[in-house]
Amino acid sequence: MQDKQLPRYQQLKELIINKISNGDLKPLERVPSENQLVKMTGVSRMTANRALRELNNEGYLDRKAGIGSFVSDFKVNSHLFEIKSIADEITSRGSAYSSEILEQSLIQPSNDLSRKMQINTTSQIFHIQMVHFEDSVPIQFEDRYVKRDFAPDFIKQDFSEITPSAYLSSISPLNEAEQVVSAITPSLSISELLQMKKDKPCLLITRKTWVRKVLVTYGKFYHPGDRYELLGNYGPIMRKKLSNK
Amino acid sequence: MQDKQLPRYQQLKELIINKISNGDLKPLERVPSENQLVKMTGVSRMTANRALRELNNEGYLDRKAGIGSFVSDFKVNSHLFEIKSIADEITSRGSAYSSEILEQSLIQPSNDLSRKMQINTTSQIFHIQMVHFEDSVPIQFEDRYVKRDFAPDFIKQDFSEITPSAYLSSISPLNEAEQVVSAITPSLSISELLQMKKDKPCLLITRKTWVRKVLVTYGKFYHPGDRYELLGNYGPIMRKKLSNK
DNA sequence: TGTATTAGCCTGTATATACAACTAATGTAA
DNA sequence: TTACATTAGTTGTATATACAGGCTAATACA
Repeated sequence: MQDKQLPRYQQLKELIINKISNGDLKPLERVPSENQLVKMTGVSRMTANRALRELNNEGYLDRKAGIGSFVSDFKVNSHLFEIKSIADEITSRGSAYSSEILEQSLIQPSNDLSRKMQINTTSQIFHIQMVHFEDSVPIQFEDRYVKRDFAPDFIKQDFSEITPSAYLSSISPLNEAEQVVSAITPSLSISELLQMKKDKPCLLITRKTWVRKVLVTYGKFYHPGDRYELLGNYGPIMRKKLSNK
Repeated sequence: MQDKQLPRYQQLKELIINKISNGDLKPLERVPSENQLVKMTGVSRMTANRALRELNNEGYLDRKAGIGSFVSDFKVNSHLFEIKSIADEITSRGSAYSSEILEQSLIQPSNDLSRKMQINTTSQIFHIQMVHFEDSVPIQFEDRYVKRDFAPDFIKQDFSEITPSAYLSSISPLNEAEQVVSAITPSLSISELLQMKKDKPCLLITRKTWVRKVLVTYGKFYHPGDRYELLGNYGPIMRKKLSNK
C-alpha cells in the first residue's frame, strides 16, 4: 500500500501499540526496556528511547527511571483530560453518585446513524440509555452508541458499576474527541427523565470520540440547564503531569 | 524556587514558548533553525532538534523540511472555542456580519463586579453591550467588561468596525481563558434583543480571559439556542498543512 | 536569455557514546 | 538482625557524527 517505509522508531511504536490493542500487553504490564529492544530489533538505544519516550508522552506508557516502562492504566490516566467520567465528576464534588439504566442492547444502525458513525448499515452497534444522578437528583441523560468492533464485551458490562465512559477508557486511551454544545428545549420524555419543569432549557452535548483516527462512540448527553454547567480552561500551557503515585 | 535546573532541551522550549506568549514571536513568524540555536546557545544539534520537534508535536510550531520552523497560526485553531472574533466566524461561513452597539462607557465597578474581576472598587472598568448579527439575524448579545489598565483606548474604538475580541487580541495575545457554558431561559430584555420566541432557551457563555496571568476581561455572551452551537475539538492538535504555494 | 546544475540551508532520521539519577536486589560489616 | 555499601539494570539527558531528502537561490552553461 504505502511504498514509503516508515522510520524505525515509528515501526517500534506501532509494534508496541498493536500489542496493546490486541491484548498481548495488558495495562500495568511491563514493556521491553530500551536495551532489550536494542537486542531484539537491532536499532540503537536512542531510537528505542525515542519510540518509548513518545509513547510515554502520548499516554500509552508510564515510564520510571530505575524501574522500567509499563502499559498505562487507562482507567486512571484517560489522557483526554477534558472529558472525565460523570461519576468521577460527581464524587469529586463530594456528592453521592447513582445511575439508572434504561436500555442496553445490540442494534442495526439506521441510515442516519450509520452515516453519523461512519460505518455501513451491516455493522452492529451497541446502544445504551441511562440517567446519572447526583445525590438522587438527575444530572445527565446519556444516549450513546458504541461500535461493536471496538468494544465487543460492551453489552456484558454492568454500567451501574462502571460508567460507559470509564469502561471505554479502560479498553484504550481515547485520543480524539469532538463536542458540540447547544441549548435546547427538551422533549417531554427527556424532560421527565431529568425531572425538569416545563419549558426549562437543557444543555445538550453531542460528542464523538476517536481512537487512532477511527470513530468508536457517538453520544448525546442532556443536562438540566439549572443544574449543570460546562467548565473549560483554555490556554497553551495545559500540559499537566499525571503524578505516578 | 526550584533548585533543580531544567534540562537544556526544556529550557529551549520554554524560551521559545515565552517569546510566543509575550508577542516577540508572532504566528507564522520564523523561529531560529536548529543550527542557529546551536550557535546561539551552545547546545548540540540533537538537543535543539528535540526542543523544536516536541514544540511541533505540541502544536506550538509548524516545521517543514527544507523550509524552516514557524510559529503555528493559532487564529485558525482557536475558533475551537471562539476565542476569536464572532465576526470572523460569521464571515468565514459566507454570511454577512453586522452589529449594533447599545452601550460603551467607563464605569466604577460594583462590589460584585470588582470581585469577579479581581480588582478593587477604585479601579475603572470599560463596559460594552452590543448585538452581533449574521445576515441581519441576531446571533450573539455581548455584555463585556474590560480593565482600563489593559486597554486604555478601548473607549475610543469604533466597535462597528472591529469587534471587542479582535481589538483586545490586537493589543496582546490572550493566552489563557476560562469558560463556563450553560443553558438558561433569557430575561425578557435579552430575549427581545435576540429576537427570540418566548420560553426558548439561550446558550450562555461566561468567559474570563487572562494575559500573562492577569485577568483583563470578563464577559457574558448570550446566543439563541436554535441559532448557535459551540464546537470543540480535543486531543492531538489537528495539523494544518502549510500551503506549498 | 533561458535552462540546467549546483551549492547551501533546512528538517528528519539513525547511530555510537557517555554520564547522571534512580531503584531493587544483593553482599558485607557492625 | 540491622545498617550500610555495592552492583546491575533502568530511564533521562547530552553530545558528536552522519546521511537522506526537501527546498531555494545562486551559478554555470548552452
